[in-house]
Amino acid sequence: MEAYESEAWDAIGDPTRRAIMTCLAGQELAVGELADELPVSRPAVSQHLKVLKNAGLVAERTAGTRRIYRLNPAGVAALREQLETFWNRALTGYRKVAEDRNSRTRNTTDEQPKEEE
Amino acid sequence: MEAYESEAWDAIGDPTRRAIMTCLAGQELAVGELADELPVSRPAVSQHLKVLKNAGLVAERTAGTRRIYRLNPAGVAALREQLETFWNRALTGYRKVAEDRNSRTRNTTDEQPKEEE
DNA sequence: CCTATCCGTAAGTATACGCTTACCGTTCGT
DNA sequence: ACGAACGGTAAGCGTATACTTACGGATAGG
Repeated sequence: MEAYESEAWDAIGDPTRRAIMTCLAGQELAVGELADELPVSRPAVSQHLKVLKNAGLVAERTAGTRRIYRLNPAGVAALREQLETFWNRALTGYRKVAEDRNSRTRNTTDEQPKEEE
Repeated sequence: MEAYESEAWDAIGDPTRRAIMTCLAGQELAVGELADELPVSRPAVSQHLKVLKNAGLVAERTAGTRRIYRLNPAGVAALREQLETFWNRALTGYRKVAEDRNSRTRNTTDEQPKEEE
């Protein structure tokens, strides 16, 4: 999270927007189709798509009256790279902590990782 | 975003929490130290740390009156894996779209990826 | 031209959320 | 025992946000 004020990270902080991205990961979809798959109104989907588009995570094309949305791979790749950078940095920091803790008493709570799924 | 209702993804949707994680990626820190580095009050930091802890992204140990927080590598790794899975899936979907579009007329808007940093 | 479909956007609303100050329990040093 | 430092939590507050309905422009078919 180097760019911790990043629009894209803000964007995926919302569960409905993550759901939209999950739908689009499978295939491109029109707004109405997305709305059919989600428990929110179509205008809500439009608003979310606008956020995602502004964050560079999705792109659109028009087909008649329809707007077809798809993921923007570059945007998703950027997220991935940022998380990777962060992860590498965290590993370095973690090793440092482990070394420090080899030489002193500690009182540790909540050591167990909490699984996300 | 397979687990799109995931607490951890919700958690990092907030810029202050991302900032906290960035600080902790460098080294473990006490609450007060974190508060010194961020433009929010110490109780605000506590509240954010609680969210991060419940999401499995940080862990704590006590040292006297101090609570020292650090990143939880397992939690961060889980995010990374989920994003990786999502990315692979998106790539598959993207290839499918590219194939579909080779055989039909399209009208594309906003094709350019928007850089995050 | 008329009608239907699609979808962006405006406006409104409820509420979640991120912030603050205040309080109080815990720990430690004197 | 007392005071200082630390930090969790309660309570309050302002506002951003995610939702809704309504409106209207664009497109396409008859």
